[in-house]
Amino acid sequence: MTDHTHTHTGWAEHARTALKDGGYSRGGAREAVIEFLDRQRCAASAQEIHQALRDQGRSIGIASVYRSLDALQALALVQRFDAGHGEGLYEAVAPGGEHHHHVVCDDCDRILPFEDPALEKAIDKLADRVPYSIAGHDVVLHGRCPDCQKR
Amino acid sequence: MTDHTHTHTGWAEHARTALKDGGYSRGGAREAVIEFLDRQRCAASAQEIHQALRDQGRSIGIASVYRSLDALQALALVQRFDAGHGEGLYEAVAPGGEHHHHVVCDDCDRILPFEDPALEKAIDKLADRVPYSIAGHDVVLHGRCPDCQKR
DNA sequence: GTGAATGCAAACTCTTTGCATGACT
DNA sequence: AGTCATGCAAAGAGTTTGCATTCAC
Repeated sequence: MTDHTHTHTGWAEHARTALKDGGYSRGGAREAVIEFLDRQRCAASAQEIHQALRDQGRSIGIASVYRSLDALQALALVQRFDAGHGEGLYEAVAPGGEHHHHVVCDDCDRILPFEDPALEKAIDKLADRVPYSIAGHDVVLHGRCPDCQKR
Repeated sequence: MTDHTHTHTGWAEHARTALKDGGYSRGGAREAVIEFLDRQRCAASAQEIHQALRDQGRSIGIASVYRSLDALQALALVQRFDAGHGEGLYEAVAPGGEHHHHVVCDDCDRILPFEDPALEKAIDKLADRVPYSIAGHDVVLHGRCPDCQKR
């Protein structure tokens, strides 16, 4: 088995299939959002996605970006989280379920992803002890990035 | 030593002192926000605080609520985090630094706080391995609360 | 041809800012 | 008295909704 852990190889196909199975029909805007997210390493805001697609020459409405993200989120194909500046961030969820978390710089808002098995394990154990049925989780570390520390 | 772990006993005083030391002068709105947060078990949004204070008869501007929260946050007396619905949530930070995290119901937005030493330990270790200097962290678990599971 | 997806614009919500008034020291 | 906090109103930013049009099947 090849190592797909850190790429989205196959995610776009996975997403298209899941959408079809979910009763959605295809459209240009949603396809563009899927392709964007598939290329994207880490999280992006709806506004960023919108801007990137427009820069790319496609005239897409911001509403379609939000609606596409909503659909993808409803099928657990993307995960939404918040890093503290008022906008939601979205990123593709690997078919296998592997995921990472984020460190965000309080000064410049730069985001760095990280993985940590020990953290995942602690959260999994925790999930059993809580009265809610847990569907997911986010961990956000706040601090200052190397560049901002120099100032 | 008495167990103050789960109460804010003394937080209001602590906050007033820290503000004074920080060069802030006192005012009615900020005092009202402090008293509200001191009574509050868990997180509240600025809008909720504003509404509660108005219901209580005080005519306070929403801007003052935000400004009070900003001041308290600047002195690390309150912590702001985000649970996924577009509004920021604020809660008092115990003088000792103990803190908890949150499980949020994706259906009804109900929030439940929890503590978990193992989780804290995992995050502390992690903080050393990351190139940012870490100032804090949030963990949010998503799922469905007992009530919403019944439907 | 039918129903879903899209783009645009307007509406909404949360948050911030400007400014004149009022309160604290 | 002088400074800082406050309230209100207006401005900004992100997100959602209504509706006519276009596109997928």
